Amino acid sequence: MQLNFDKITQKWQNEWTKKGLGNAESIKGKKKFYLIFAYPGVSGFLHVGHMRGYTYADIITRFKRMQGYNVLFPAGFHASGLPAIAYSVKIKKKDPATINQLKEYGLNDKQIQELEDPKNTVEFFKRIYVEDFWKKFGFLIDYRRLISTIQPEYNKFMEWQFSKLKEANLLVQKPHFAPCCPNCGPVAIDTAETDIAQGGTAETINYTIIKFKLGKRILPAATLRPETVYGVINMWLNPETELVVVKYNNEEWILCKEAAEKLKFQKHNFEITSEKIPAKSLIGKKCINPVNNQEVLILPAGFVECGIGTGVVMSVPSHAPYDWIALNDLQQNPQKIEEYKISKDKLLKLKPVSLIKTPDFGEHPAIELCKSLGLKSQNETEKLEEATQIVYRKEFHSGKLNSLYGKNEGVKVSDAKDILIKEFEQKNVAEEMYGFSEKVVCRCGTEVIVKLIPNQWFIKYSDNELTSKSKEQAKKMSIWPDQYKKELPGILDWFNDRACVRQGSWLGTKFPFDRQWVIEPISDSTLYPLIYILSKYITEGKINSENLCNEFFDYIFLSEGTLDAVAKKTGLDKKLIRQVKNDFEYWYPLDLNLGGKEHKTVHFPVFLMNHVAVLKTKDLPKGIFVNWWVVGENGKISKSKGGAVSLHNLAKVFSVDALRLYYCHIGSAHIDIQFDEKIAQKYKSILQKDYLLIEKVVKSKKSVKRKIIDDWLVETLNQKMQKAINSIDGLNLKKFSQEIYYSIPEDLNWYLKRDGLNKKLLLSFLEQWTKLMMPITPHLAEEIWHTLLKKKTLVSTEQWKKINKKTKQEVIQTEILIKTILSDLENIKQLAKINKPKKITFFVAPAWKNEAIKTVVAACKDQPDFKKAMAGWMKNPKLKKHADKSPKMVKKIISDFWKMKQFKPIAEFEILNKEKKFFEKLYNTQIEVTTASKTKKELQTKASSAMPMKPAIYIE
RNA sequence: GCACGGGUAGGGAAGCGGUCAAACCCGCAGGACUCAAGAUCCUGUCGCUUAGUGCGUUCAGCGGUUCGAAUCCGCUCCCGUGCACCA
Repeated sequence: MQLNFDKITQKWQNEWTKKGLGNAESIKGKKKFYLIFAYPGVSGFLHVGHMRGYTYADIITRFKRMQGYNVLFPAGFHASGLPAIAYSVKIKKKDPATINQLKEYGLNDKQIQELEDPKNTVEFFKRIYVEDFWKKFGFLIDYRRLISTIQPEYNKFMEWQFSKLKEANLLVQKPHFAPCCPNCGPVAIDTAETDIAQGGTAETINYTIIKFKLGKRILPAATLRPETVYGVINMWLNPETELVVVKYNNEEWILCKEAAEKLKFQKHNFEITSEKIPAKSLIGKKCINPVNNQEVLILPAGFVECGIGTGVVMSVPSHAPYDWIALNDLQQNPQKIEEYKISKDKLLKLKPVSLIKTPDFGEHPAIELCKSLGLKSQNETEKLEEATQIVYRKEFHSGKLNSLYGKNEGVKVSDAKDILIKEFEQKNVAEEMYGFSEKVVCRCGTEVIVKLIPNQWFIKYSDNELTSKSKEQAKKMSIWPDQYKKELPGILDWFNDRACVRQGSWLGTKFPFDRQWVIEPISDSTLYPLIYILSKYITEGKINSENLCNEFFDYIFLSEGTLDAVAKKTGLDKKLIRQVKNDFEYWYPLDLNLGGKEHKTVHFPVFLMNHVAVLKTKDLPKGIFVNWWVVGENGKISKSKGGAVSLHNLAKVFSVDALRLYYCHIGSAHIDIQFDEKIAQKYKSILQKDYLLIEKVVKSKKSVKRKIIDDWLVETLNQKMQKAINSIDGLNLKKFSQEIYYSIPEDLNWYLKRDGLNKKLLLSFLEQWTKLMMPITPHLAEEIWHTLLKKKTLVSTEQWKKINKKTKQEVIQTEILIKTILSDLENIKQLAKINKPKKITFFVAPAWKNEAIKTVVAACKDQPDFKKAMAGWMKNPKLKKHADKSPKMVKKIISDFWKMKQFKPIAEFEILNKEKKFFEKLYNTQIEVTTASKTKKELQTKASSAMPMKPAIYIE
């Protein structure tokens, strides 16, 4: 019979919802477990990747419930920031992929149009996440506690958090450079291009401007390698461009117009005048290198682009491939500069100056490399870029400054850069400039620039005390995987101050100390486990934003202030306030925060640090679980790229339980997995098979008691279940699922094969097994529990009873013996091509071989040692007469020393005699069991190969 | 640039100092069942060898630590990931 997964999934989900299984209340004295997952940004349909982590969360909480914990498993929505806005923009622009997805989901044009308002988008997806994803996957979330980061109550909560940070002196103001559209304000640059039309992969580049003197004016050259300024032998300008004059403080700069427009946003008192100068007119003139006061000739070069840097380039041919190629080009073709009236002599006199010693190169790395790569023309940009990279990297890592640097001689380039920049800035010959590695265009079509924000607010994550306290807490926490636990302290050290507010029309909480700013989405989602404590009361209407104020939060979360004062200020009933406070004290600290690997360097560190900054030590979080992704063939699956609605279909086709099992079993939680439908299908059939197996057992009418195999079943299953429990206790879901869905049914099948059929025993075993299936495949487990085992309760609310049994090793050994013999028999049958044996003889190893193993192991003590083993053998009177066999046997035992150490002899002869019937029935033939020593001469050799736990076998 | 991770059978993936030729899943091959296909079950799947065995070679490469290393350390070669106003 085919199981109707769809039907049972719905049936049990309805049942759980009806009974409110996810709802959590504090219960005095009962042990608790509080888990959250990093809530999703509200910006589109969820996909198989999101569901992976959420599913782990549900599995863990279900298991904890079974272990008798009172579990709080809430969820919320991260609505602040850009995503919802970006989504609405897509609707407005009628983006076909987005519209189609929504149509496919069943929305009509009017409903789609409503999503042009980001607030509606948030509401729309909130409902979808709950109804179509979380509930459909069987999650027992406390749905009364749902809250989003743009609700007014959350805003109040944020205001409190930031007031706490301010009190702790962790909010600071300083200048900041950030991407910005001159039209629309601040923009985000990210690879998904949520906020921009082009340039998602752009990186911010920090140039240094060196101010070359051109008469009374300044020719500002932008460079990434200010340390090479000592080796400048000429300047480059693109002769086709027109330069502008800029008044900046008391100076006058000459540079490209484009560059000036950009710099305007980064400098104060930066005024572009109407005076224009054709670049051509400067070529052939000389300017002065401000660092060493040498004269430098200005030359023409086609590779100079106005969009990059200032459009003025300093030339260091010894260390820059572009410069060398361009210079070489001119020197070989002096006629090119005839029109500029530069003497050929002067041009040819220009010689590269070497500055940096690098082990892998000679005096002029750029020249060497250009020659070896066969570079000739300025147009070979790709190769030139590559060469530039190579020289830069080599010199940066292994290069040292030479004698031209005077007191800085011998300094490593990697260190020299910062030292020299500082020196130059002090002498007022250098300035900073920011740019992008590629063109970035805003959604409005304007080019994005880097803008100076003079008074940006930061959260001071660099604070020493905060960092060290956070590291201390991290040390105490349980963190999965281990690797991340090791990484985290380093990340906390490295984590720098973070700009925590922005200006612009983004969703989020207004910054309480300056309402023009909006709190940025990473900073507003660090303490949210706290809000779930009261979100229930918010949903129920007992608390609303007007009741909330800093004093309230202080009282609840920090035990500051008095009940009376808080009641007066908030207008809330004292009983209610006390209840919220009790809830907090009951549920806190948070036991586990679960999130994807993308959170490793951003969310988790700030989550921890904000807790440390605000809460008392006893309330700090206790655990972090990081799960990796489900990737498509081309890497990460993203919400925006569709494929999300299909998750419904996946659940329908493969069943939710199979997907849940898939997530657990396909690999550890801490590797990326590639979704494979074929394999998902297999998991469905595994579940089907397990169901049928149980059905078969339950429906069998007979009941037989067979001590030997009954004992084994009890033993082995207890062992397996204990192993499974241990696995999930350590949050090793892969191992857990393997025990439950593969190993245990295998044992059950073996029991049946061995003619075990003790109904009472089986039923109690099935009961235990079904309980253990509940966390991963809850729908199937309920169905088995109810339909096959005829239970009236819900397995989701069952408790796990600890098994306190000592294992009887002998029972296990017996079955290992039988299994060994069976597989040997099959082997022999195949190799000897005997289909229907007439008679089978088992030769059990003689007792002295047991003695031999014991003696050898004892003689060796803790390490295999041939000499000691031989000596031990000879000392044992029982073994002396078998001395002729000693070398071979000792060698064998030694080679298997660690296995043999575990060896415990069992009564093989008696056991096999008892089990004769089993083999006789299986092979339909006569079985004889004998000892190896008591046999006919012609079989002696065969019989003598018998070893303990491995009888010799003869088939006729 | 900064910081991490990984290279294990045809593919995926466990193992993270001795019980490892390596769980488990997929694929492939053979067999059973079946009119047939599918499903299911059994067997095999590094090489040679064999009536159940034995031997050899192995966990990217090279060195080291150890009685003992896929597992720890160092170097080399590949591959991948995260990085702050994106969440």
